[in-house]
Amino acid sequence: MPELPEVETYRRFIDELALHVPIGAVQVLDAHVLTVPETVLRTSLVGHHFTGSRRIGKNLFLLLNDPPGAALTLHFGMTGDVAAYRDDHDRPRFVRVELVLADGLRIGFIDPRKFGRVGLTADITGFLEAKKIGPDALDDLSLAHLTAALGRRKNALLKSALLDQRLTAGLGNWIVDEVLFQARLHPARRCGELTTAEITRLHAAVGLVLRTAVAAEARYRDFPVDFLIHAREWEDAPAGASTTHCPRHPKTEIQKHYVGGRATYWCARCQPAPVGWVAEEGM
DNA sequence: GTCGATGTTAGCAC
DNA sequence: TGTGCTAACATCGA
Repeated sequence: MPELPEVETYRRFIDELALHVPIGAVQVLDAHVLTVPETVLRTSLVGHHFTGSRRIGKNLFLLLNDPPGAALTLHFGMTGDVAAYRDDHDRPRFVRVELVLADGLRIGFIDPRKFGRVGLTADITGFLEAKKIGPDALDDLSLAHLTAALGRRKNALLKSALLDQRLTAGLGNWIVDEVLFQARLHPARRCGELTTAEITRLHAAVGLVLRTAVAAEARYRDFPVDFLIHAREWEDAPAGASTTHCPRHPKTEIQKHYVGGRATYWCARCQPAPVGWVAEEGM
């Protein structure tokens, strides 16, 4: 479930285990996830070590000691994960790339559906520019930027704009729904018609949701009971949370429709629909 | 066998 | 140029 909070959690996990430990070997179990040739990956990593890490949106960079500025790049796609283990027989299913550290610990890049990517960059700034990645939603999203960016996308659906990594990086499908619920804004609002007060609410909600999720290390079951996430399918809700009803309106069922082509959940009372909006059939 | 899925990107229509 | 929509990617698991 790798959106920003998961990637931040992976970053901290890898930081604790792998920084400054020489890399002894690289095992590629499925080259499909690589964006560089396997031989290049191996020669760039073996005998080197990581000196630090950075996360921008859903992209994770593990900085190499040499050459300066170079980094291993990780993107976790839809199903990526990280694990640490010591032996072949402890290797989880779906490990695609494995780093064997000099102390014997192995770091596995897990990805059942292989939408994730492992690569290298000589220059993180250039990498971000090439991919047009916007400011990080947790660390670097100012109200001024959000206001200007939404103003520029005046006809776009609010949900679609927030999912666009060029506008701000790190928000994924469930987080956008949660942010919109907390900000009490309908996902099909048009960006250009938001008021200053609404954008201010939205900005605060982005911070609230991301800080909460990172503090809980992205474990959904630990999120506050008044979070919409408990109404999504991966049920594991804390006691008192309703699966299908609004946390603030126990009698109101959560809506589920496609908005901008993505499964979207919201409360029709908290998040009033824009004039003229009609749900399409089928959910 | 069918369906949907947390992400990204390309191509097409308006 | 901006935007929405769809398909594709590869695969799992319900």
